[in-house]
Amino acid sequence: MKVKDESKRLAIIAQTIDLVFEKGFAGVKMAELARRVGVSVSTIYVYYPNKEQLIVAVYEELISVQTSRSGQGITKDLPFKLKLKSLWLYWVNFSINHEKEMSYLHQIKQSPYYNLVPSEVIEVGYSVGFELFNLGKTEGLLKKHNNQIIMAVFGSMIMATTKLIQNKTIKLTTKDSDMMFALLWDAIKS
Amino acid sequence: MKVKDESKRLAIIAQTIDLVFEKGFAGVKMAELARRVGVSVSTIYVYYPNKEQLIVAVYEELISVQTSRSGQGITKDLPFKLKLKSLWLYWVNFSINHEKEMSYLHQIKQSPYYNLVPSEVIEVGYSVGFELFNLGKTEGLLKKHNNQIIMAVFGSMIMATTKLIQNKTIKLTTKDSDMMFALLWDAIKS
Amino acid sequence: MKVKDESKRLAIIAQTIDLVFEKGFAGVKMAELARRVGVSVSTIYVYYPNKEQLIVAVYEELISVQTSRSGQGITKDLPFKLKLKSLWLYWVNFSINHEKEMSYLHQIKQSPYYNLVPSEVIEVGYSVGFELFNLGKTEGLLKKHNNQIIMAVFGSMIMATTKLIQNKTIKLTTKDSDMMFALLWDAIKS
Amino acid sequence: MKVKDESKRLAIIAQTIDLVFEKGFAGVKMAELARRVGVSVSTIYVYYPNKEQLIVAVYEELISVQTSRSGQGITKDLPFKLKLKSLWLYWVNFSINHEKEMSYLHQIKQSPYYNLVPSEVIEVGYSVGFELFNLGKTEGLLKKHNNQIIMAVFGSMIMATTKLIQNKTIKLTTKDSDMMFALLWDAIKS
DNA sequence: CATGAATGAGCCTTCATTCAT
DNA sequence: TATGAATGAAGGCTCATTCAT
Repeated sequence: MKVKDESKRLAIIAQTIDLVFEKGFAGVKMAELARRVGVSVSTIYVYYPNKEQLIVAVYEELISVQTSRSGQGITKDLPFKLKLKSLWLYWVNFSINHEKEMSYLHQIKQSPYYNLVPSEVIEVGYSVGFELFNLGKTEGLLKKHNNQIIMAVFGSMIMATTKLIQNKTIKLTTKDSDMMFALLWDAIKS
Repeated sequence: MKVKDESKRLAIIAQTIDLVFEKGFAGVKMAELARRVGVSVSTIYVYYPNKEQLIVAVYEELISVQTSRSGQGITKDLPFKLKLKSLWLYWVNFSINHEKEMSYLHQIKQSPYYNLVPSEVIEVGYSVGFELFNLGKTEGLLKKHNNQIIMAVFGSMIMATTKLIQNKTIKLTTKDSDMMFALLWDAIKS
Repeated sequence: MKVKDESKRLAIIAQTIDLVFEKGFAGVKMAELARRVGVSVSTIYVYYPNKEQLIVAVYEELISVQTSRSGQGITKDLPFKLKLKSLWLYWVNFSINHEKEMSYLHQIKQSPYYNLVPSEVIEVGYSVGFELFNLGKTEGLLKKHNNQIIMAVFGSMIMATTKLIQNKTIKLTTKDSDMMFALLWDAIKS
Repeated sequence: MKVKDESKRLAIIAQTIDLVFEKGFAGVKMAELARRVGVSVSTIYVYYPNKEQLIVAVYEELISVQTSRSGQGITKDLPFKLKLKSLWLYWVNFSINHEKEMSYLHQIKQSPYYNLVPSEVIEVGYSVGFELFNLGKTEGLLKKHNNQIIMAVFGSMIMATTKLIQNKTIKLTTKDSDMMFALLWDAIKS
């Protein structure tokens, strides 16, 4: 007896992400998805019972993968500013290198599919950032604002940087990267 | 001879914005839109030749109205920093008080409809800010970065502030508002 | 009080014929017709109560005009063959010069509108032709077939000639015209 | 896996021809066509991607089937005149016995759909006749006119004959048939 | 008479999903 | 499991006609 083919499942997920990136959720047509995956439409239904559940499943897959990856890359013994930069760089890189996945995560939140997502883990843990901000405040290097506020600035500067790179206004070079980090740093440093 | 009813056009725009907020662009069905406006479907087509152009027209309306309004608060003889704050406040207020319109502006940028927006319209949206940034750089008050970069920071700080207010982390008071603007100012001031 | 404008009525008819020629009956849109005539759609309805009746009215107009024109151009004292050629030429010329009108007459017979035509005069009188054919037979120049048969051949050769001219396969010159008439003559001469 | 049903395709074609005969091209509604065929509307779209292509495909089917059949009766070793008569008879019979198909062929030429027919298809329709005309000219039996011209005469004589039969002026007997063919032959023989 | 707005009925087409092999 | 055929339920849009001035 043949068994469900994991590689086929992954291909369906990958192509769904691509399609959403290119055409949005409304632009995902089961027929085109099947064509891209290289199977028949009916085969998709062997793996997922309907379009809704496919889209939600892709979301859950993304969240779980992403959560496991996060929190890496902050070397212990750096001075605070470099630790922060390290975290910042990690996320900028991630945003750029997983453009399609990020787009999927953003778009689903504005779509009716989001209501179907079970109220499980929705956001990648902020814990790593919060600990770092606390350290910065303890060392007197950061403004003494609420962590939520600093995180908001931190996060939105990452988004701004990502957009500028996607725009081709800046590039992911050390120089541009330093410049953008400087803007963030000036904003939150004490 | 019957005369075209401007209020009808405005109602169509308003209901379109509502529908996009509730269900996204793909969720805008001409039939439901007509029902909400209180006219027949064909009447919609008297005002806009098709769905695409309706959606783009709503966007253009939003941009032009808001752009002209945003420039109004900027009194000539204020010092630069206050002018900038005035523009910033305008958009923070708008984001908070016009959640649906903001949602429309964000969503359209991720949708295929955005490609149909004439580039002049897009530029108009930036014009007020860009002029102000130029002034700031001339007066030596802003970092000499590309306007696109400053705009990205400006915009993302507005988004961050809006989220924090919607989170209830901060409030739309002078104090919190000043604090958030200070973060922006520190980031971009020279 | 203004009175219905005869020139406007004629313009409506003329443009209807043009439109049918270009796009067939299904391609006649009241809106485009109005645009071409240079009046509003509603004005058309002042002159004709609906599309059906407009189309039928145009047909009746064509029939009546055409009937009154027919039967001209056969000089008395020519030898028979030239008389026949004269009649033949008259109709070939007519078909070519009233291409659009002829097209209207042909098309309406294949359309559902034809059922709405009152059972009045439908065909242009054959009498002129029949008399001539009788003369030809009396003089021993034509085959002794039924007039209906000769008329069918006569008529279909006119149609064939017209098509060839419209195709640009031949031209309305003396040479080509003589050649085509020769084909007809060979067919029916005794 | 279900298998595509050739008889369904043929039924669609047959019903399309019927509908065109009854109501013209504009009168072919996909819904009614589906109802007559006994399938759902969407099933029609499984076989033909849209109405336009359906209509053109029916035309192509008619042309190819009839063309190949019309050539079959023409036995190699008949003298030219009999070959020509054979083709002529084929078409007269076809016109009489396949009124609907003939109507389809005539109507499409006056409709905008005709522009969508690939030119190869149009040429195929003429090929059998043209070859025969070439043979006749080679043997010195036909006038040396352009094939287009001879075809026009040939075709219009078939139409004339058909009309006379439908009129009951003549019958589809050997005698009447010979008489009508003689008229054609006299017209085009050298 | 003239007109532009307004509309209802209808049509083509799409597409997620189910059926049958 | 895998698949192509079949379908029902919409959805966008058109257009002849009527309304109101």
